[in-house]
Amino acid sequence: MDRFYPKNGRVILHVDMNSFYASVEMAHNPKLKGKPLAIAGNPKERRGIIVTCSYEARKRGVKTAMPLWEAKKLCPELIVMPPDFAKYKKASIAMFQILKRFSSLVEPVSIDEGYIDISDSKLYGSPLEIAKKIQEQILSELDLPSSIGIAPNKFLAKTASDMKKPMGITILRKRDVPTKLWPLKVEQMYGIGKKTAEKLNSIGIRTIGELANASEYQLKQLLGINGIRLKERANGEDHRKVDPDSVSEFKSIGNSTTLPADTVDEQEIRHVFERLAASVERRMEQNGVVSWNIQITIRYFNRKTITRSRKLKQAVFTKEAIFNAAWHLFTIHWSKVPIRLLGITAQELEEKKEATKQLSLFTFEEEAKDEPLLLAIEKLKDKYGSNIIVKGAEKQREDSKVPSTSFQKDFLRDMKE
DNA sequence: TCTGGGGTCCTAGGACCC
DNA sequence: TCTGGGGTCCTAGGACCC
Repeated sequence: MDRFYPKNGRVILHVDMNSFYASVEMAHNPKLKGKPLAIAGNPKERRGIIVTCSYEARKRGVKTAMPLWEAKKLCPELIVMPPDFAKYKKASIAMFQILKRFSSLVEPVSIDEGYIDISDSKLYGSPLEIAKKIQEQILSELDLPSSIGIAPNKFLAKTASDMKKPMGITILRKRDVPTKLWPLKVEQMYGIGKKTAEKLNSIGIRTIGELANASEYQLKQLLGINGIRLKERANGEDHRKVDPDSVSEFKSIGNSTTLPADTVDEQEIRHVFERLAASVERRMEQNGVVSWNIQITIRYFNRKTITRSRKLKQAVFTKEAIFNAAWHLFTIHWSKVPIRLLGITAQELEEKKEATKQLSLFTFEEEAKDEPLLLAIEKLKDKYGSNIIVKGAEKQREDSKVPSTSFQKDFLRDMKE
């Protein structure tokens, strides 16, 4: 019955955890089961929004991204908890461990969903049997519900997992596309949001079927290369591979925060940037990366949001250097308009090892070659904060109490080797 | 009493180089 | 006197997703 895939086709599962944060809290505290539970950004502040909520809360009309006050109005007995990301991360890792029992080709997409390519996992059973085992193991071992889509590619698997929640398993073959997908409105399709739906509607495309059969020329005019891709997806075509490494390499690391109240207080803003720089530093450190481009985000009192970024001559990784880059951008672009939110994002990330090597040669060759070593160290510290190279230099300094020009030359030579 | 925070990918214009 | 065309880098913004 479920052995229907073409001999050379792929079999891909998309596993999607159901109301993940709320379910993890329920697994940790079973008394919460069966109750309307919401995880909200910052329950103590008025600006909190619903991050996730249990199905009991959903029945009452509570939805993701709804402001907390509105959710409470709909459901006064709503239990609200702050997010505990460490707890969710742990559950997430355990969940992906279960997926890896069935194939090494596991690609995490976010904390609570991932793809598995089980094309070569026949010894574990048919695709449907594997999906059932995965769902059962996640439930019995972690007490967490999930939905699984089975399909010949990522797009269809993702679409399928969304069709039955919670605890659903859905098979979506390519030949099912005209009957199962085409009648749906374009905004139901993954990858089409409000704006794209409006654009498509404006040229008379309202269903996924109409998109699947639309003129490529017209779609390209309207949406660029994305139009072509959407048409392919609407026809059930998607050649992307399941890549186990794709998510491990971050492309950016950012932190942002909505302020308790709109502000023009420069001291307060400075402190916020210092805190953001410190948390970006910590997360970069955890991931072993440095950044060549710092971006700040400013959201004004009226929600208008701008970003300003700068490519750096030197990679940064200390909170001091991150702060300096952010603060510089801020001071040259801010014109005293009240601020609601601030953010710092480190972009153009690079693995730390290689970047520090380049940094060491650069700093000593370009900046310190004519300086007495102690002075050079102080200058470098001022400029970049403490970093590996300066620490290394301090070690050397201890050995020879009085740094001399000749010592410095030796040191430089050693550095190059 | 309005609308968080974490990301990815794409586009477009200007600068600059050849 | 008139004024190409391609390629890359940088910056800013937009759309989308969880």
